Order: sequence, then structure tokens, then C-alpha cells
Amino acid sequence: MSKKRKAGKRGRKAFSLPLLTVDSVLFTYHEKSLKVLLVQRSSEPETGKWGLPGGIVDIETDKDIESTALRKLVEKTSVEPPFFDQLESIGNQTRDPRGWSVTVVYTALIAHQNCEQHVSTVSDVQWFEIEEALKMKLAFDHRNIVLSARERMRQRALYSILPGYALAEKFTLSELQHLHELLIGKSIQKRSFRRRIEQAELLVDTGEKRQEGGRPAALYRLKNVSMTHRFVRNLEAS
Amino acid sequence: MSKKRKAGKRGRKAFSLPLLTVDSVLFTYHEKSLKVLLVQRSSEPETGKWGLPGGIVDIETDKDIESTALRKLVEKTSVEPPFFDQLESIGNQTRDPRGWSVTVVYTALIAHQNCEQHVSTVSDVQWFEIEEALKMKLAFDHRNIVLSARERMRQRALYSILPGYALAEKFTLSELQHLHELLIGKSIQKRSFRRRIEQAELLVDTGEKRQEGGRPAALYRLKNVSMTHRFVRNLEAS
DNA sequence: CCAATAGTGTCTATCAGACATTATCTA
DNA sequence: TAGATAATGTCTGATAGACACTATTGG
Repeated sequence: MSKKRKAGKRGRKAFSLPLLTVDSVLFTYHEKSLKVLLVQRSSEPETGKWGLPGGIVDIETDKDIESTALRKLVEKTSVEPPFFDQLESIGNQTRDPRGWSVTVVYTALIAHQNCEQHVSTVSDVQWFEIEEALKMKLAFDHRNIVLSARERMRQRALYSILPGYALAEKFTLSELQHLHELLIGKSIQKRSFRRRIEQAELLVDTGEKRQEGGRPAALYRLKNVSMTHRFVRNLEAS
Repeated sequence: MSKKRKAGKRGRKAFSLPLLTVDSVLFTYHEKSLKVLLVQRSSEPETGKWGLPGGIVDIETDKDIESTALRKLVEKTSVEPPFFDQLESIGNQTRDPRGWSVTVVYTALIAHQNCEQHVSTVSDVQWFEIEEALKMKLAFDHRNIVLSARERMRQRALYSILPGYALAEKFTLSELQHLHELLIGKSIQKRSFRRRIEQAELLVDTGEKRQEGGRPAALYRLKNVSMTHRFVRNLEAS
């Protein structure tokens, strides 16, 4: 049971510790497609490959792992995402060529326009359409991480309107529905989608309209409850 | 961006690394109550306090963090739980007096009888009724972790029969329902509970009966699909 | 007028809640 | 017989699916 750890005040030396990193899967919706933010690695290992924004926890300056992940994300986009939460942690001997390493992964959502100004000015940070990203040879096990994050978002699209945080502050119901359809992977009945949102009172009608080829669409804003609301009954998965 | 990390082959020295531990919240159902396994700490820090079974990742022998958590759990109970999955990770400067530390937390379920033989022989490992455990002064931030794990199980009780893994191999529907009621915190309509389980074909009727004061109850066994099945419609939360 | 997009009316099917009723055991 | 626990019958209400319909814009 207590075989090794004798260590006093700072027993770090008794054990060889794994490398600890954080990674974030930041999604957005833009031009009718779901995109994920990737960063081209400039340092060892896996130099040159595209991977998730993240990095090593700095215990001198970071107060917790969430701060680390946010800090790394802000370095790449210059803004804090309105939605950000922990997905999973992956730790093993083989995922990093440097040896045993653990990464704590976060999922985040942001409006495309809210970080495009910064992203578009640098060449090593870029949005990729999700299917395209999954076809790439990503660094480390980042492809699997993106898959997990998408699956989590897919589930959420079935029982919440959390994906709305990937849209601009004001958005149309058609935009929100299409994003859900992308995540779920099938079309949704317009009536069902709108009915449940209206009944749960999750959105605020801004009164404004936006036109795009047909009848102008009402613009809505997320209420704060949208972050936590779960419908009792899900949309059908398949 | 890439300010520090210069490190070569084994760049561990460039950064001061946080302590990495795992902890498990193991639940069971026994004598009509929900119990959690706690361990009395025999080593520094927090010696003497009760806390979650867990420990430091040993990168020499563990192939991944899940193995570490399972290994630690088996050390305390001598058996592997039939359900085991990751809950969350917590990492900050203040949770451990030794300094910056990260713990990867798992939730597990096991039948009480399947580990009672070992648990009852040692004095530093013990089942506590959950409410009682939450009133205790647990080590580190373990009380908060138990709260998170319970909340996760509560959600699962609403949309699955996963809690069934905390029961013996053969169990009655009344037992399963009562466990769900403990998790959800309110009573469930018997008809609703049974109907949905029957329709989804999640259980196997063993043909055996068990009697306890009234009409004998049929004994069921979990099908493997019970691990992953999610009802489209949840039970009502409140 | 037509094309395109937004939004509504309304019927049906499913399934959880509620609660009464029947079934099977012991004492 | 009564008491206890298990199991079922059946009605109601809520809500998602399906799909036709109306509404509002531009050309």
C-alpha cells in the first residue's frame, strides 16, 4: 500500500512524474459547416503537424488546470470562449514520444466572428471543417480526441441547445437547427425543434430580423439557462 | 507561444511537474442504502482521515491512468468492478498540502457481496452510507468529489439502468427501482420504471424467484446492452 | 407570377405519470 | 382470514415526428 512515497514537504522526487498537458477542442459554426481550431506545431515533438491548442501546465503561474487550458486558448484566439468545459483525461505511456504523459482535454465553443480577426492574421492557427480535420494526420492522439469531443457535442445536441454557443450572439433558429443537424448527423423536424425551444423559454427574441433569400428570419439570443437546461425528452438519435 | 519548452528527448526537467494521482468513487447498494467505499489514510498527508481509494500513478509499471485506478481499487477490494469509468479531473495549487496536484477521478459500481469478504477483514477499508460519508471530514477535496460522482450517478439513474451494476448478479426489479429512487432523491412510479425496462429489453429473466415477506419476486440479470443504453425519454427529475 | 426561406396548424404515435386492481406468498 | 410485497390494466397528459399549410421577402 504505502510502499514508496516517503517524501516530506515536497515529495516530488520520490516518483518519476508523467508530463502533464492540457488540450482544447474548440468548435465553431461558419459557412454552414462545423469547424475545429487546429494549431501547427512549431516545437518538438511532432513539429509541423497540426494539433489541438494546448500545452504544458505551468505550476508557477497557473492556479488550476482549467486556467492553463484557457490561457493556451486565449494565446491562440485572443478571446475567451463563452462555453468551456472538461471532456476527459487521457494518460498513457505511448501517446507522446517523450514518454508517459497525461492530457486533460476541454471542449469549447465560440462564435466564428469573435476570434476571426486574430486567427486570420496568423498562419499557424486555423479553422478546419471537422470532416477534413479527421482526415488529416494530426499530432499525437489528437484525432481520437476530436472524435470524442464531437461525440459529446452530438449527445448534447440531442438534449440541449448548448451548441448555440458556437453561433454569433444573435442568430436565427434555422442556423441553430442546421448546426444541430450537423452534429446529430441527420435532419430534424423543424416543428419539433422550434416547439421544444419555445416551451422551455431558452431564447430571447431580439426583435431584429435578418434576410437571406426569402422571408426575413427573427434573430434570437441565448438566455443564460441555455447553458444548463436539459430537455426531459431527447431528439431521436437515429 | 513557445517560450519555454526547449527540452530534448526527456524534457521533464525544464518544467516543475505537478503530482499526479487517481481516485475512485466506488458505489454499492446494501441493506436498502447507497454506500461508498472509503479508506483510512495511513501515510502523509492527512494521515488518519478517511478518503477515496486511490494513489500516485507509477509510470514504471502502469500502462495508463485507468490501470492505475483499477490497480488501486483492486488493492483495497481484491476484485475488479463490473462498471468503471472516468468522471473528471481536478488539478490546482490548493487541494493537496504538498503543492500543485492533479487527480483523475473514476466512478465505479460493484455488488456489495462481491467484495465484502475482503473488505470486512481489514479495518482501514469500509463502506459508508453516502449521507454519512458526506457529513465526515474527508481527506483533501474528496467530499466534493463524492458529490460530483453522486450527481453523475443521479443523472444516469434518470436515463439508464446503469446503477444496476451496483447490485448482485441476480436482483429484483424492486431492488433496482429502490436504488434509482435513492439516487434520484424521489419515488418513481413502479409502472413507468418497469415498462421502459421491459420495452428496451435490458434485462434477462433468470426464471428464479426470491421471496421477502410477500409475493416472490422474479430475479433478473443485466444484459450487456445495459451498459450503454440510454432511454430517449428521461424520468422526471423533480 | 415564381423561388426561396421562415414560420404555423394539426394529427398521430409514443411513453411517463397516476392509481386502481389482481396475484402470490406467510402467518 | 389479514398483511405484505410483486405484478398488471388502463386512463391521461406531454411532447416528438410527420407533413401540409401559410407568410414574407426578392426578382
